[in-house]
Amino acid sequence: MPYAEVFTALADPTRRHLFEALREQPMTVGELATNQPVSRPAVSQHLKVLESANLVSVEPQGNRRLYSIKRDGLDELKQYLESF
Amino acid sequence: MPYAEVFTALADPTRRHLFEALREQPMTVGELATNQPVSRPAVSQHLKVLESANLVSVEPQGNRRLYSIKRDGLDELKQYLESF
DNA sequence: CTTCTGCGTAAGGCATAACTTACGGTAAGT
DNA sequence: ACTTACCGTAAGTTATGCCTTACGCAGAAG
Repeated sequence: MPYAEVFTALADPTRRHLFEALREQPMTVGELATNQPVSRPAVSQHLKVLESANLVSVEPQGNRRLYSIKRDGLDELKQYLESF
Repeated sequence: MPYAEVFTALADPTRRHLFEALREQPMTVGELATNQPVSRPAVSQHLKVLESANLVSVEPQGNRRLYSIKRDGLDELKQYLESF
């Protein structure tokens, strides 16, 4: 049941904010952290959860890590909703 | 943001099981509790969360309370997913 | 009227999740 | 080469969520 991780990932408000921020454009961890009321390590931890839920993907660019939205997680969620 | 409550509601495995059980047919609290590894009060508390997320509805029938699936919560969730 | 059934709520314990600060490692800049 | 920037991870604290038992109330049953 992959959708389980998607639910728990998006159940947290901070993670939803991060996820929605990436809807605009891919961003680095630092950029994501500046618009959040939590520390940068906290953002890193949240991104890890989002990544394991197939909601975001990372692309290392030299020093930075560029995060972007990944559709797989949402697709799994949609598929689950279709069963109702 | 009504979808927020939907996420937190369906993030819990027990609540998902209850919700999926109601997919078959409307059931009372006692009936729902017999198929769950948790106590009946726990089921009541979970149903309360599901109800405030617009995922289930209740219809008191004399002594009992018959719970059934309510589509509103899922619709709000689907609508949220459409924004991506 | 008394008893039993079905259910919600309160209170408290306990596990987990989310946050912080501190640290280390790699790439970029000077 | 040294310093700075960017980020992940570890360790510890605090908050939150889920569970239990205990209790009380309304309707059904006798």
